[in-house]
Formats: sequence, structure tokens, C-alpha cells
Amino acid sequence: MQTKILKNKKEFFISPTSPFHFDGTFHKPSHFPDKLDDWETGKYWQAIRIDKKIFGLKIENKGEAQNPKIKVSVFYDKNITDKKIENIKQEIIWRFDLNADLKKFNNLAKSDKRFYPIFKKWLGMRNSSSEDLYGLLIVAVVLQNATVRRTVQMMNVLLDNYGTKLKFDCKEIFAIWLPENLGNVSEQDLRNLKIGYRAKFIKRLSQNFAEGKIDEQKLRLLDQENAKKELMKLYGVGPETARILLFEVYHQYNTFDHIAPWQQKIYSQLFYKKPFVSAEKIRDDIKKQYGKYSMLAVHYIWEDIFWRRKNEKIDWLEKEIRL
DNA sequence: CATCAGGGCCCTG
DNA sequence: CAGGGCCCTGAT
Repeated sequence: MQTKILKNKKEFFISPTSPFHFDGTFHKPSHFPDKLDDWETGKYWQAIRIDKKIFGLKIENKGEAQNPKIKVSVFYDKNITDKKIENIKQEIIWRFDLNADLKKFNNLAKSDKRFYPIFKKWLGMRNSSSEDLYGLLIVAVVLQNATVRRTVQMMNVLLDNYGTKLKFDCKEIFAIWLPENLGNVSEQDLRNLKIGYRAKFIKRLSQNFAEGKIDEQKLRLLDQENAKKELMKLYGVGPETARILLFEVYHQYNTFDHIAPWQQKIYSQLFYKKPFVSAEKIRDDIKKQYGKYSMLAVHYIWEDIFWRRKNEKIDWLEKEIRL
């Protein structure tokens, strides 16, 4: 692992579309804890790579829900061009879906008697990915067939070995390695980190990305079905990983198709207050009610329960989240 | 101590 | 298209 200290700083502002919910957008309590970012109310830190160069980001809330404004501080090493600053700005807007037009979704939410309080509470929240496609792919792979504790272990050991530690703004934030950095790393090296069969996926995915076989930008232009088709071609990407990528990286709001068993139990409680409802019924009901915003609507309700979990004990939920 | 399933996916038949 | 196997870990 290498460490970089970023002393210099440049600032700019972004005005997200209104309404906007800062904390709901920049912090997702349902995600497993990692060293890739840090958050407190109104403030957020992470690393970002633009054209393989690495920067530190501090993002702060400087507006209100109906008059949104965020301040971005870019921390850098030696120098930074205006063009890089502009690229960073555009990338932040994309990753956190800051230009989203959620009018139709918000109208839909208003007519939802049952969950309107939740939608209102999180009005303006975006589905987002702090990482690029390769980064979230790594995250998704360590999620596969593992409990939360194991996932955290795998992610940390990978970052400790191949990541970059950034020091800026009195924070230590990790950045995921570049795919080509694993060029000289063998599958066995990866296996020695106790990540199991995922070593093969990560090795092969990294090769593909390093060789430029995947065009992340091009995928942003595709519709959901075609984007899914392209993602599923990647080695190690099945229906669940594709769903995560489509929703979080590509902001496809209607990806409520694949429901994993552990999610099914939580949905059953959330939507029916029952321990077990068939995945087909859950999917059909949600699709009927929220249409092309199916996954986004579920995301609001899902994250809300995990926010609540920070302060209150929710017994049925604790049982379903295997640590 | 042994067994087993888990926040999936690949491969085979 | 169904089912076995995969890495490792904590739970039983």
C-alpha cells in the first residue's frame, strides 16, 4: 500500500437539481462500513481518480432542500489543471445523480398514502455510487456469497495490499487500486488474502479493464436492458451484481427484478409485516405501484429503515442482517 | 470436533 | 434449466 499526502486545495460549487437531500445522497447506512469514505452530517470525504490521477474530495452541504448548493474541495499533490477540475465536477454530478429530474417520482410518492412520510423525509435523495464501475465491481464481488463481516475483511485486506491511502483534510481515506496495478499479481497472490474463489473474478476483471475492453462511458448512454446485457458479459457478474451496478453506477431506477433471499425477508417485513412473502408477489406489487421507479422507491424505504437502525433497535431487522 | 449456509456465479450435463 | 462446486468463517 502506498500513502499520499495531499496538501493543496481548490474549491468550487455545484447546484444540484431541487429538491435535494444531502445526507441521504452522500451517506447510505445500508452499505457495509469501509475505508473508502467518511461522513458526518453535512460533510463527506472520499477519493476520486480522474484519468488515473488521484485526488481527495471533501463535499459540504451549503444549501437547503429547496435551494441546494454543495461546496467541493479538491485536494491534490503538486498541481491541477482547470480541465481536471471540470472533469471532477462532471464526474461528481454523474456519480451522485445531481442533475436528476425526480418530479414524476416525487408526484408518485405523494399519492402513496402508506409510505409518503418516508418519501417526504428523504425528499430529494439520489441513488448514487461513490466509486466508478471498476470500483463498485470490486465491492460487489466481495459482497457475493458472504456475510457482512467477511465482506469487510476482504475489502480491507485488498485495500491494505493494493489500495492507496490518502491523507487530506485531517482524514485518512483509501482509494481502490487501478486495474493495471494487479497486472503482476497472480490469482494465487489474491487467494492468499483469503478472498476465496473471488480471486479468479478479480484477476480476470482487472485484466479486462486494464486492456480497455470495457467502456464505462459508453454504458452510460445505453438503456437498461442493453446496459444489463453488457454488464452480464463480465466474468463474475450475474443478475444480482448487475442489478447493483445498474442501479448505483448507472442510475437505472427500474431495476427491481432480482430479489435475493435475504432481501426478500426484509422486504416481506417492510411491505407486508410478515416474515415471508414470495419474491414474485413482492416484485409484482412494487412494479405495479411504482412503475419505472421501482428500485428507486424501494431504495428510499430500504435506506430509511437502516437510518432508523442507527438510533433504535429493530429486532426483526437485526435477525436478517447477518454480521 | 464436524457440518453447514451464507448479501452469487460459473460450469456441466 | 437444474444442480453441484467454490473459498472462508462463524454459528450450531
